[in-house]
Amino acid sequence: MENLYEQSALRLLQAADEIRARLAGEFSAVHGISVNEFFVLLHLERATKHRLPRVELAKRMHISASTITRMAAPMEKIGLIERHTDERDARLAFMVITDAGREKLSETRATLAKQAGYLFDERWDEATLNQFSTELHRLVSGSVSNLT
Amino acid sequence: MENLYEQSALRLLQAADEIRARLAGEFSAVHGISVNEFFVLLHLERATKHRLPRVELAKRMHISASTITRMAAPMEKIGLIERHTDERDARLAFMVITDAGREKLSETRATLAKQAGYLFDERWDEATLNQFSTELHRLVSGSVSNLT
DNA sequence: ACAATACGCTTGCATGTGCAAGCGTATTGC
DNA sequence: GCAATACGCTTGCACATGCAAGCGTATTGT
Repeated sequence: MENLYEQSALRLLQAADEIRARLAGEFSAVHGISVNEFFVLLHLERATKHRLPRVELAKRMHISASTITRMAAPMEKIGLIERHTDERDARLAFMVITDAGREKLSETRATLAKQAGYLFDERWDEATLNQFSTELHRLVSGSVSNLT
Repeated sequence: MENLYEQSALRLLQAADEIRARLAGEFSAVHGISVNEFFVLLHLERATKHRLPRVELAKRMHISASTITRMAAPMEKIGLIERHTDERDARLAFMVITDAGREKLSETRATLAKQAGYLFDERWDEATLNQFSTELHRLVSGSVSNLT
């Protein structure tokens, strides 16, 4: 591997794949939601007034607006989110996280923390992890998808 | 964000999403292949004898065997890989990278290095990137998917 | 004011993917 | 040696996703 940029990018993609695969299994088995549904809840909770227009959420998640539309239906059905309209602009269909959605999010985040713990704790000490997190933050801080 | 494990995992996933989205666009536009096809070529080139059984490749890429089967057909059609059989075990269908596949891989890796350069160079100095890469290596080193 | 444009959302279609079943080939156990 | 089992691959089905077109609503330009 001759190029440090290439090497780092590949390792980053692989590490993320590993984590995502683990989480997909755990989230599905334990909480009955997908990783993307988890991210929907997370984005909504952190948004102003705990709500976002569909298009804005799509941008933050790097997915298309049609996917958001299609994800919203079942999540509304099981009560994790609600659909609100805007008084000023009838085009907007806000997605709002419900109390049940917050509860689900909280449980799922605990699973995430546990799984991440397994992965990180046995490999890095706290100082390393702190630095790693800070470095990652520089990568995502300018992004619309930044959650942290 | 109260949990450092959670925070790091989220940032890692987001950073990977960003990079993958960029690469998907570039790879498709410039080289006419998907990110997953790129990874197929990469795994094959690094494998012993530049070939792998479908099941083994599936494991390394965290995707199902059926997906491998379906990705193989068009890649054979455009000559990036070939299908070889095993003399000893007729069940095995090796995927082998061709010279054309190596050429495509080489061009695509250059694009990867360039894109990763844009991302990393303006944010980190070389020492930081080196450390980051080393830390990531600890995360993926035990994994079947490890390429680096 | 009103036509033209832009925007947000949804839907039809095409594609990518996983799961489970099926098929053919090796390996194991008796 | 042969039946039972395991393994590798493919295929049918279901589901997720992106793109482009369409619909209704706001905004802009004249």
